[in-house]
Amino acid sequence: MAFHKREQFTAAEQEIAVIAKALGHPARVAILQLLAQRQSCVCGELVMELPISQSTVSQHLKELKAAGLVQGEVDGPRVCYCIDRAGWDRARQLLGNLLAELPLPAAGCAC
Amino acid sequence: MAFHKREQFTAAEQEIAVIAKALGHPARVAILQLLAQRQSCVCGELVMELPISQSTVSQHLKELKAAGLVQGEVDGPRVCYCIDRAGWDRARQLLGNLLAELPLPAAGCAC
DNA sequence: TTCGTTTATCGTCGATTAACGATGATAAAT
DNA sequence: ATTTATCATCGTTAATCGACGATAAACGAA
Repeated sequence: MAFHKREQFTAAEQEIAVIAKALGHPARVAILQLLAQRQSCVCGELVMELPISQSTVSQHLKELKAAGLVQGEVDGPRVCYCIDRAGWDRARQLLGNLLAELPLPAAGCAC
Repeated sequence: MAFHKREQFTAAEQEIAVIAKALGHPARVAILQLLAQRQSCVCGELVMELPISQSTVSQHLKELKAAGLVQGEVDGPRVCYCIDRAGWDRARQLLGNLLAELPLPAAGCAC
C-alpha cells in the first residue's frame, strides 16, 4: 500500500530511523565528516570538496538540518554550517544504545 | 539527473551509508531489537509482533541481510533469523567512529 | 501424493529520493 | 542603483522505496 506505517512504531524507533536515514547517503556522511573536522564550513567549501552540484549539496544540508544533525548560521551572503551538538549527542546516545545490545550466540539455531 | 553518484564517495562513506540506510526505517529497527532480545526468531514470530504484513516483513529482512546485519538459517519449513554478529560489530565500529568525532564549539560562527 | 504451514517472490501502486539546471532572494561591494 | 557572490528553492526526470495481495516454493506430516 502507499500508506507508510511509521506511525505504528514507537517514538524511539522512529527517532532512530530518522537519524539513521539522514546518515544513509554517502554524501551526507561526507558532509558530516567535513563539518566535524573543520568545526564549521560555508556551503561553498563543501561544494568544492564534493563531487555533486551546489543545489544537491544544499538539498542534503536541508535534510541534515531536518534530522537535527546540522545547524546553519547566516553570515552575510554566505551560510556557515556546523554540527548541531545536541542532535549529535542524541544520535550517539540512540545509536549507541541500539548497537550496544550485545546479541549472544543464538539459542535454537546454528547462526 | 537520474544517475546516482554514490560511487564517487569513499568506500568507508558508502559502507556507513549502507548500514545507516538499513537502520533508517522503524520496522527494521524494531526487527533488530526483537532479534537482539531473543537472540533468534522465526519470521512468523516477527510478523506477529509487528503491525505490518508478512510480505513486508520478509522484504525488510531481505534488506537487513543485504546490509549484513542479519543472518537467516533455514530450519525445515521455517527460517530462523539472528543478528549477524560480524556485521553488528562492524556497524558499531563504523557508526561509533563517526559519531565519536567530537565537534568542538565552532570557530568562525555563532553555532 | 496431497495437505497445511511457512516463507519468499512477483507485480503493482503511489510516495519519496537523488540529481540537475535554472531561477530567485539576499547582502555586500562598487 | 548595479553588480557580484552566495545560497535556497523550483521544476523535472528517473530511480528507488514501502506496502500490499497473490502466488509460488519448500518442507513435514498424514
